Amino acid sequence: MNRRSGIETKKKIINAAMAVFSKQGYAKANIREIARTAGISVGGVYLYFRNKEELYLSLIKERIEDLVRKTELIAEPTKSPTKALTDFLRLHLDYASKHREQILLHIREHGFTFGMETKRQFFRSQRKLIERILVNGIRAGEFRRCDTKEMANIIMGSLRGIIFSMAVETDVSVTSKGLSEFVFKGLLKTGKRGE
Amino acid sequence: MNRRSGIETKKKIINAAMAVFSKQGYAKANIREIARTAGISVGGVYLYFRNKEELYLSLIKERIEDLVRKTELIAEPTKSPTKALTDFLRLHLDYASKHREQILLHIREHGFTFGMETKRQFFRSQRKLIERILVNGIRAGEFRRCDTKEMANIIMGSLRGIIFSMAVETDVSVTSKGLSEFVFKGLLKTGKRGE
Amino acid sequence: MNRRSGIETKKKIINAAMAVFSKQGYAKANIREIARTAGISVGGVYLYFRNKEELYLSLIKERIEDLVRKTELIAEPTKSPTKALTDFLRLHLDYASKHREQILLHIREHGFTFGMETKRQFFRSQRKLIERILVNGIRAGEFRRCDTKEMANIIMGSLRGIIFSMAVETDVSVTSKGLSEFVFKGLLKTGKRGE
Amino acid sequence: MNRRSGIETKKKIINAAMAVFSKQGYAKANIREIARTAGISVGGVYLYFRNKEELYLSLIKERIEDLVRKTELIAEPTKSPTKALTDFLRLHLDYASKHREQILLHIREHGFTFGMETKRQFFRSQRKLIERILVNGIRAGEFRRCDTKEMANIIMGSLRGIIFSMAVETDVSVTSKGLSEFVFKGLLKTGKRGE
DNA sequence: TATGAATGAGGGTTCATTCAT
DNA sequence: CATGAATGAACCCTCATTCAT
Repeated sequence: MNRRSGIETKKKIINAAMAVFSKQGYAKANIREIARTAGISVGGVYLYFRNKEELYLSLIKERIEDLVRKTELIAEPTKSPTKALTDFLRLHLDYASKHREQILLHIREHGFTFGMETKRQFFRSQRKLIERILVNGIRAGEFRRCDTKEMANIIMGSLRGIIFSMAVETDVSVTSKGLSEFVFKGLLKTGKRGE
Repeated sequence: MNRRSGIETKKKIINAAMAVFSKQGYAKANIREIARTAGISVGGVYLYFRNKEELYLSLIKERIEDLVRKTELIAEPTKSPTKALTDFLRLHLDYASKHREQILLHIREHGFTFGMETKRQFFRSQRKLIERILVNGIRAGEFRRCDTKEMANIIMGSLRGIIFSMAVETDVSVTSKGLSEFVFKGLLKTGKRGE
Repeated sequence: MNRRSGIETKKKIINAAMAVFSKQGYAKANIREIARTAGISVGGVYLYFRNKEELYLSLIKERIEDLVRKTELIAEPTKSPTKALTDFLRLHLDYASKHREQILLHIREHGFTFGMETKRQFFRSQRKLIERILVNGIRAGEFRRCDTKEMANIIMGSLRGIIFSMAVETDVSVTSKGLSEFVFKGLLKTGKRGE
Repeated sequence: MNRRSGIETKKKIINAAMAVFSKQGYAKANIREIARTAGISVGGVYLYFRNKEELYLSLIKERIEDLVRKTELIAEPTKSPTKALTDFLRLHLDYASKHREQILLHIREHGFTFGMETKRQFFRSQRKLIERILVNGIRAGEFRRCDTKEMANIIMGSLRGIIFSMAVETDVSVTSKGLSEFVFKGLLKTGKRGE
């Protein structure tokens, strides 16, 4: 077989692994089933990945790197901070709904299995990105003054939890418009605000 | 060896199980280690729990029921909705910081292993509770008009994600005051609000 | 408790053990169930029997010795051989129907677990007893000439198998009259016999 | 590693299992020993049999079906009943001496473990077959009148018990000639028969 | 005597990984 | 490159036996 088929086989394995890992979790997932799902032999998996752990890590990394690249385009300085944050939220929600499996796997093993550092860095980078937008927004007079570090934690946490809920529970749905409105305006009626 | 010591042994097992499950997840956790951590023999575990699954479920249920009881006291009709929601958020954050292990375990296996229904119901009940507060708040003129169902999803999701982040990552901290302020007022400066 | 109650406890254990062993076989039977059936504690069993094996052996021996004693009364020289053999067959069939559990246990573990020698000796003694009757019968002109050792094997084997069948299968029944007639006269019509 | 060697491995397992099961009985037999006896690894056994029970059942069925096929050829209507029964007895005795292990296993777990129905049916079919021969024999005037159902029980039981004795005890031997003579003529001298 | 909690060796089974083909 | 039979460590669970009370 030529190189082309090799790459395709590897892709088949990755897709199968994503399906199986996200359904069963890392520990319970088994190579036999991944191989069967991919339509190849057990030994075949080991031609492309040294072991189960490496296969798992490659999934995690590949998708995360893709998402990171996309988010980095969002926070460009020329954009209005409100627009940047809106785009950021929408990007994440869209990505999540497009890659539900990935989200499930992600959440499921977060911080537990290996690959911890990769994931930790991802969230750190996202929080930093939000913080940058917040700082810009306050400086520009768009956002109210606040502890930007804590607020970044809150916003990233909220996003994460909402995505989590939507992935795990089928009866939860949140639109990016609804979320943005909440993030910007909060719950209170304008008149009630003392500030 | 008398009944007294039996109860104590059971407690030791529960504590050990909580530690091991939350660190390793259900599938990777192993009874030998739980027994060793509890300072008893393997067989001893099976005197108190029929099997691994039952041990796991008993952990989940016990704590959830405790928390549910506490949240139900919060939404009493006589309270102002703003106060009720503030209390609700604080209760969850406090609970989470007091029971980090429990949170980890909870999140980790959410919706994946058995005990799904128990957890699902828990979140459903919490969302309903928030929605009730929101409806009251809008009727009382305290909160702005919104899709209460979606907003409940957002708030519960946010809370969940923030607790998640704090449990998983050590460098994330959110105060209940900061969170309340965000939830009520959002990001925007008052003057900027068109409404 | 006094000696009396000790003896009664021991009897309760033996009865319980007989029930459990015969239902489950030696290996699968478990002491917990025997204790529960006997209405005492696990530790209690060990006050009367050193271990599972000893408990099992005592069952085997007790009943076998009882039966051996009874069969020895049957072959007294003054009896006609035909009568002696008839009585012998009836005694065994009666005993078997009265102690079905014992038979099941007996068969089940025959020659496999320990206690082999006890059982082997029992069957050897029974075969010898039959052979003695046969020799007497031939000498007395009642039985036809034959290889008495082989014939004893055949008769003892037949008896054993019939008892076996009746114990194991519920739809097999053999009367001692029917069996005797078969043993004495065989299948062929008289007229057909060349001898 | 090719299909050929797979079949051979399966055979090795079957032989090993037969040896171990018949020596130790189902409950006490252990897969590790079966694997060792077969010269393969523990996991290897599970490539060919789903579990211990299936392995056991496959042993039981395979041999029984073979024997049933052979006995069915014996009772053909054209044969004289005396000849048919003689052949039937010889077939069983020959088979037993050729497959002592199988007999031991067979007897040992008869009616206790699973596979009960298979075995029960086997004996029922054999009794029916004998009864058919008996009916023919009486109709043909070769056999004396008797309760054919009971007589079939007796003959099948006798055969079973004799085979049992020979398998279990080493000092018991019965020739098929001796057994036939006993079955046809019984013990009594011709002259003594009143009939 | 009697209890029953505790022990730990051992059994059935799974599955990541290897390797001869 | 590809296969899949084979391996064996490790898992969950059971149960005969002990011993503090």
